[in-house]
Amino acid sequence: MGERWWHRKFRGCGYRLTVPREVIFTVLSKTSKHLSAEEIYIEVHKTYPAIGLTTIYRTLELLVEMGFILKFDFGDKRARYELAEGLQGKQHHHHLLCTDCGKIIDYTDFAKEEKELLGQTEKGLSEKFNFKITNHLIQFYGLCSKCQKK
Amino acid sequence: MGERWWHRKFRGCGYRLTVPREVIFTVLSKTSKHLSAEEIYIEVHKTYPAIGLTTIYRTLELLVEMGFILKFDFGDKRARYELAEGLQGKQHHHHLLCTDCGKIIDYTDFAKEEKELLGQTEKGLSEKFNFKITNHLIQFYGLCSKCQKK
DNA sequence: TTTGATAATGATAATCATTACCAAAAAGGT
DNA sequence: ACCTTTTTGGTAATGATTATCATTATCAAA
Repeated sequence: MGERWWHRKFRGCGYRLTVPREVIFTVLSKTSKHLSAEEIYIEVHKTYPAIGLTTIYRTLELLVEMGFILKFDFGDKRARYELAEGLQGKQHHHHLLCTDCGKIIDYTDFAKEEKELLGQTEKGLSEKFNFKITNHLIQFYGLCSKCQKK
Repeated sequence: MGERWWHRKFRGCGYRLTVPREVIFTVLSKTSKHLSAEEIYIEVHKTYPAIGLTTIYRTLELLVEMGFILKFDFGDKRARYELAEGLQGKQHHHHLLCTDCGKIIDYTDFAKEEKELLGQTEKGLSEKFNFKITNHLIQFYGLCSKCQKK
């Protein structure tokens, strides 16, 4: 799949390809951080100063809707975004959050055990409450090594 | 433990007992819902019309800090609160959220499997990343039976 | 290539939950 | 009852996100 595979998907959904969208997508593709809308704005602004914050928000919403990126809430009052699984080799993972300094660690371990639990849980909950489960959220909170020493 | 056990704990921490605090705590004790600050405000207002929204927020923060209640974010832009585990027979549970109508279901099932996974995961993460894990969040999202039919 | 319908943009104002501020009122030890 | 300290509640401020709307850009068709 070439560099422009997402262009096709974009077009296929009837959306237009624009410079802002290109740049925003690129920024998210090249970082391993969990950027907020404002951080993305600042980053995009470097190569495309005409960008407006509104466009950032709108584009992020669009990218989420299309499944290119994921939106998270890590409890710091602003949404954060990262590339979806499958893109740029991103694997399914969860987050480990330091409640002191805000550090975020992605971890992909325990996938097997987790999958098992999720399978059981989703099945059980579906039956018991007649819920159709589409998604889940798992996060761990604690203190990173640096903050433990303080 | 009598009805006033928490009065002692309150006093013990150097906090004063006030009518607003009493009323707010009572509201949270008597509901099984996941109320937002504003909903609590409205409820408290019925029996104590002089209440101020600021006091609601302050008291909730205090109750969270003291461990009487838990604060949650269910993705609807406002914090929601519920009585902590152990109070009024509340058990440790997680939430099942309907992404369509916002319905929230508490479930206590799968505690064993979950506990196992959490134990393993927390241990593994602690070792690998030298993180001291203090808390976790697990939520499932999906469609409730009513919303599936639409 | 130019055109034209339509979608996208960006500056600005509006929202809305939550906080900060501060003077007035309440709590609780004396 | 008094006095010191905490608590309260009205109001304004904050800060992320959304709505509005005139201007601009995209792209299929001529």
